[in-house]
Amino acid sequence: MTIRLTNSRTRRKEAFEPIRKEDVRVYVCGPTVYDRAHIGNARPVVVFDTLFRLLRHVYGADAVTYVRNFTDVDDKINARAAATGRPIRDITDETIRWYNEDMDALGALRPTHEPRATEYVGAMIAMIEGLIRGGHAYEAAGHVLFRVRSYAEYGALSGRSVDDMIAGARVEVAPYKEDPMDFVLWKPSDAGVPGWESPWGFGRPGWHIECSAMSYELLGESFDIHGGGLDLQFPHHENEIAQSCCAHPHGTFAKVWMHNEMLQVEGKKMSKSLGNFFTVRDLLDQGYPGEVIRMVYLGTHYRKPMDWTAEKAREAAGTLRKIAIFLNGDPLSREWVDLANAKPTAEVVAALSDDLNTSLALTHIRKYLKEGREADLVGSLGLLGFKAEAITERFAAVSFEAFDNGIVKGTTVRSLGDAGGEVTRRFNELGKRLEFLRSEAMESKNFAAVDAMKTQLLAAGVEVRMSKSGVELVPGPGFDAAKLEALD
RNA sequence: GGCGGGUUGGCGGAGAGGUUACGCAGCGGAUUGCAAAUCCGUGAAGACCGGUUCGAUUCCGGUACCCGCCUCCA
Repeated sequence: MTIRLTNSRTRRKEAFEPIRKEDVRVYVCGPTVYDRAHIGNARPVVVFDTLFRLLRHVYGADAVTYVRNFTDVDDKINARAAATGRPIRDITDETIRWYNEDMDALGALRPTHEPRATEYVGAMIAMIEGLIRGGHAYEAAGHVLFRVRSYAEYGALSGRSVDDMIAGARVEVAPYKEDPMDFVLWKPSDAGVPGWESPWGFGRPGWHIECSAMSYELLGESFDIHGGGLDLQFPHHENEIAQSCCAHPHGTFAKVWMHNEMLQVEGKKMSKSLGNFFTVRDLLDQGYPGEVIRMVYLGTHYRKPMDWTAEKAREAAGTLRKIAIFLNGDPLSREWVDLANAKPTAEVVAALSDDLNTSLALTHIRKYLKEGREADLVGSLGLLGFKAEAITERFAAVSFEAFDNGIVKGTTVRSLGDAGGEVTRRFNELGKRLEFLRSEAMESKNFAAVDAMKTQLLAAGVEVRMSKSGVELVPGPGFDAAKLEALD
């Protein structure tokens, strides 16, 4: 299976050939840790998690190294500390913990390494010294600046020329810069702002150098894939390339560059001022399971702008519910399959291998569901980052069934997942009562009591299904156990 | 001002130069105390203008519109 990926550097879809197939190396720019990750932050996490899973599938779990950094030195963090009076380390530690919790909920595997920038300041200083020695950087007014004109390829990734950008006149002008495009590698720190001793005095690194230093330390001067959001393409990635290639001229830095498109909310750019800004935690707290969020993300190809809408979340939840109900179906009614060893199908692997066509992969998933191909479904869901057990627990907590086939009368209670014994007991009780009322109504032709109870159950988010052979209660998307308890 | 991306049926969203995408919604039917669920069936598309071609929604060019980046941003 050949993996094909769109390489931002060449703007083409290319066959992916790792430098060493027993050691595939990926670097993705991670978050600046000063606040909860918003849903835009989560898109690259899910996109590159899917890539990580695909690479592990193709090359072997031990053959892939995935590095995603935490930027824990940044002026936004300093500002947050100043505003709250909290120590920086408290803020960054807490934010990292939150980040991992939230991304875990989305089914993202932890990267192989999650380096913190502050642990690599020494490596950054060493790299900057090398750049100065090579004539690619200079010290001025306590700052160290990268000399953009010293790197002829500058702008190649994002398709810009230095001259055009200066003409655009949207660059920070500073008197100490040789050229307006030059960017900061090191800057001085006052007291009260984090800093480290360096050959240029007490200071802190500029933003871009950390990724160059950490990717070099953990992956070497040449590695396979570098990813991130499209907004990072310029200037961040452009500057990374300039720094790394000038500091390590024998390396190629990243062979393939991948950028995910941005995320919108209900057709608009997500922003605090529009009131459509929310974090992953907000969605989880609102009752959107992580699986739903993940499925919404995977429904749009990573190189297209993605719109988060409530409607998409509703559809994804519906699909996951159907999967849960199917997987919880009567095991006696179908062939036994070895789910523990279920493997993704070739066509799902092929879809992902074609530049991560997750949308097509989900189409295949729906087909397996429709055709009842349990092993293919479970195996393929696994490659996409969905655990079958998690889906069944989340989407089909409890159901009750009573039946009367004319010969035998009885009840069946199915407890699915770990919804708790109390809810199960309650379902059993309510289901039996409904079945009783219904059988009476069938005689008397007066359905008032049945309808009243049904209305209450529906209000509690319970789907009521009545067929000739019985009734079934299934908790729906808006299931509310508290309302169920209040029901009499 | 510079750079990049997009425009597919009511909505979301893919593939393929000629053969059904798929899902949701709709419509018709089966089923149903009513309904839900389920099953069966079904209509509906490719912004606009040119070009290449026997044939393009799919390739090329242009126009329009939309979006993003260029400033912290994923």
